[in-house]
Amino acid sequence: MEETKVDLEKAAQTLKLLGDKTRLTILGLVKNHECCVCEFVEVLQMSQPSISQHLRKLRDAGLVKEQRKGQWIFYSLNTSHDTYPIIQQVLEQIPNQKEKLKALEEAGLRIQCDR
Amino acid sequence: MEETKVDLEKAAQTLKLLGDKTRLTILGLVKNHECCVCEFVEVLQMSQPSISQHLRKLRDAGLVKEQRKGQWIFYSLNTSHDTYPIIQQVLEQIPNQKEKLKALEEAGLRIQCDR
DNA sequence: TGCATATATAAGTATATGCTTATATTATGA
DNA sequence: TCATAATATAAGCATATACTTATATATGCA
Repeated sequence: MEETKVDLEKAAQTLKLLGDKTRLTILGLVKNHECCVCEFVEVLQMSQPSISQHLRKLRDAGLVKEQRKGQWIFYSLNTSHDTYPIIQQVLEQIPNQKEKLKALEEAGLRIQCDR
Repeated sequence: MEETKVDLEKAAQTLKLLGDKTRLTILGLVKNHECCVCEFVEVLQMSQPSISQHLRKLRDAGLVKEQRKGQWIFYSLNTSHDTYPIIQQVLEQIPNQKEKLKALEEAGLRIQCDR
């Protein structure tokens, strides 16, 4: 009668990664569509190495997948991760980050990498 | 048409606190009923100061409420916290911690403070 | 009043975290 | 094949975190 639960230790590990404004925003962005590193840099206004390091943590934990497309590397949410149900629920409770990308585009600010 | 969302910064702050095995277990315990410090010590098998310090973080952030009852101080979930929706969702995804308390009792292991 | 119990706080310490700057890697295109 | 763009990695550093041990505070009871 119980739905499947996420192991508490794994849950804590994932929540620790979600417990950072930068990473939470990144996940909010890839919730909708895959993004390349330069987009995160642009939206979050942070240095490229800093973004890369956050992405590495998320990837090492398996929360996001990466896929190279030529010059760019695109990140997307790994929906088959054990703790995905938690991530999904959390992301539903925070404001949609898609707006941030849209706002950028509408302001005519070109995203560094030409997509 | 949007449900109320939790501010991303506040969400991250709460998730950081949830991102620790000890604190996540504590919240899982107080989800059902209020608990006193000695119960956490017993269930988690950690030192009393360590537990107290975790509880202080949770209380400072407003995630739990404390209520003194004579010699004991009982902690309970603060269901009116801004980020409560997140906590609630997360706790639904992890195994019920109530079992741990039950197991203790059934094993005949007395909880330190007499309730 | 004085001792025991429950809890909090303080100080110290080892490790983790998140940035920075500098440099390496990989792919594109002239 | 060389320059440039996109990204990753490394090293260094300041700050945060989660314990430990020692001590303080508050309540209950003889």
